[in-house]
Amino acid sequence: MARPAPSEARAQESPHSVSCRARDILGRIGDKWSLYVIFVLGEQTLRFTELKRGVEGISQRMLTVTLRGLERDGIVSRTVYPVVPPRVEYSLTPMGRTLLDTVGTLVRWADDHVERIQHARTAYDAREA
Amino acid sequence: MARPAPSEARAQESPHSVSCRARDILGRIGDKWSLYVIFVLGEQTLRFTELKRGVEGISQRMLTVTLRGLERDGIVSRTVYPVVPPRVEYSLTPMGRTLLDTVGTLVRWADDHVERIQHARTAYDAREA
DNA sequence: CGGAATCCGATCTGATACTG
DNA sequence: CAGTATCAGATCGGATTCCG
Repeated sequence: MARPAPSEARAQESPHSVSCRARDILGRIGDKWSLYVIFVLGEQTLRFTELKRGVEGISQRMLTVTLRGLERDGIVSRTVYPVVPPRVEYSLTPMGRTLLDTVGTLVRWADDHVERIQHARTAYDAREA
Repeated sequence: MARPAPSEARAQESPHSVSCRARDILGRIGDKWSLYVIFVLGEQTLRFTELKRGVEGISQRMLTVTLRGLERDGIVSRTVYPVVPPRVEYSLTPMGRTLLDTVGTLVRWADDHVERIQHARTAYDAREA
């Protein structure tokens, strides 16, 4: 398993350059629903419907799409049990679990700053009007 | 300055619930370009054009839109100097700076996992085809 | 239960042109 | 320099329907 030499090289050529492929990945994991799904999943293993209940406000379509994307990127693993009715379980892969701390921090940041940001928005909008 | 009691309450009712307003905020800061702009800005103060050069691949329009959003949310501050030609400087607000560690970690994670994710995608697509 | 497929309005985004 | 305005193509995302 090639563990590529991390951000050392990048850090030397330019202090803050990001490859366009990294941007692509940021787009995926930065997605509102992806963050939310990773956060809710945590260390657990959940079925589709359980996830849907956990990720409040997500539509079935978006949950499907989001999970497919995360699975494709190797962040979420999907296990299908060949029974009737179908049983499908989702959990984070080891790689996905390495995101957990950061995502948790981000989600908690958002939650902790709801009021201040709401306030900032109101102030900004008032200034514009 | 009201420093609202953080995630304690939330953590007790349900282990992983996120308010819909927090989701809204996640949507903003999780945005690919927002993350990127925050990352590039860092502790610096940069002009519009400098930012545009730093955030590789962003269009002028998206930089404008992104900055407006971040400014509205109180994450970025915008200073206009009434000179000709115009001079506008952007920097993170104190609140924005509290995001820096997390955003940096996320961006570096993406950068460090480009290869593995690319590989996972190829494997996934091959399985499907 | 866990989707896939389709439709369709809403939103996003790049390109281009113009401006104080 | 630092935008705004506008338009057209692309994408998103919810609602609905159907299926093994």
